[in-house]
Amino acid sequence: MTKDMTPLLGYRLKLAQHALHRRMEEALKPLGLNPAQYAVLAELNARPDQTNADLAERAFITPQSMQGVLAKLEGLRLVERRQDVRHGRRQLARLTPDGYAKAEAANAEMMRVEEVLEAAVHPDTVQGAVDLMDRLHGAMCK
Amino acid sequence: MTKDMTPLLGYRLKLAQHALHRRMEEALKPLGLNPAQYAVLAELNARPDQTNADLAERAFITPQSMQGVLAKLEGLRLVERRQDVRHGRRQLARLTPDGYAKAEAANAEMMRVEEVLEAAVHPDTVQGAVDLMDRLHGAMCK
DNA sequence: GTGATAATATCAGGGGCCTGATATAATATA
DNA sequence: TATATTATATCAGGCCCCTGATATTATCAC
Repeated sequence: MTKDMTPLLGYRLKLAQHALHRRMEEALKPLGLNPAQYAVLAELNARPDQTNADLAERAFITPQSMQGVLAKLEGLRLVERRQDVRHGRRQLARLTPDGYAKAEAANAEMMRVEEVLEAAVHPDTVQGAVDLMDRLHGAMCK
Repeated sequence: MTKDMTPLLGYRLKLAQHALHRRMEEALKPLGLNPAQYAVLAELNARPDQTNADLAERAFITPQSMQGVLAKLEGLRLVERRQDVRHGRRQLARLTPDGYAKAEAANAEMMRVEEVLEAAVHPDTVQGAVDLMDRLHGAMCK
């Protein structure tokens, strides 16, 4: 008979991320956003005028999926897309004033979640935890 | 302007789990399984005769979602469900012989992934990494 | 310059998980 | 016993992300 999976590291990693995702969803719900939408707003806040393809790559989803996210955010008037003047195909996305306000509000909520997460690393250090995550990520990507 | 999110622990946690999930998907693909289906087979291998509700709770998905997973596994003749003789509503799921063989094969693949993951914790210990994940999980569930 | 290749956006369809609603059987309670 | 509550299964519809396919524009190779 196969051994019980619950003590395994991969299982715990999944559990922790799942709980984080739920927590983020709950925190963003009052703002009318989901984690993917928040990620786009935060990214455009940090680096305006990115293409759909750029945003998809940074968010680790396909351009087709990001297309849907951007279309939704455009419909909510949080993001606007304008033709790149020097490129007939590219459309550069940026935050509207409403989008900027929403991004700031959402970021405050996400920072609160991050603080709770970082507090839980004790007695490890945040840097130690970050390094560990990076090693796990690297091992799974090789 | 909002700070860049990439150095944050939550972001790294998401990345690591995402990579693990992809790795599991790839390893299971030749067997015709996805991670959710594997989780059910492994669970039924460890503890046969569970209800849809039991399995859903252990897998952290809704009974409605598990219903779809079980229906699929039944269609593949990897799982069978029988009426609980002492309970008119419950249906107890168990592995078929094919399901058992598939569970064993999948488990071997998953163990290989787990080994790669655990090797990456160095210079930390596996137990230290597991404990960290548990603390992060606990902090996100409170 | 012309044709091949790559980049970009976007449509169509599918899979997995979700919420809401419903039906049925077991269990608790009056 | 009769009724209310709980547990279980399951249908319907929606959201998010996926793959595949297509159109259009840039860019590269010759």
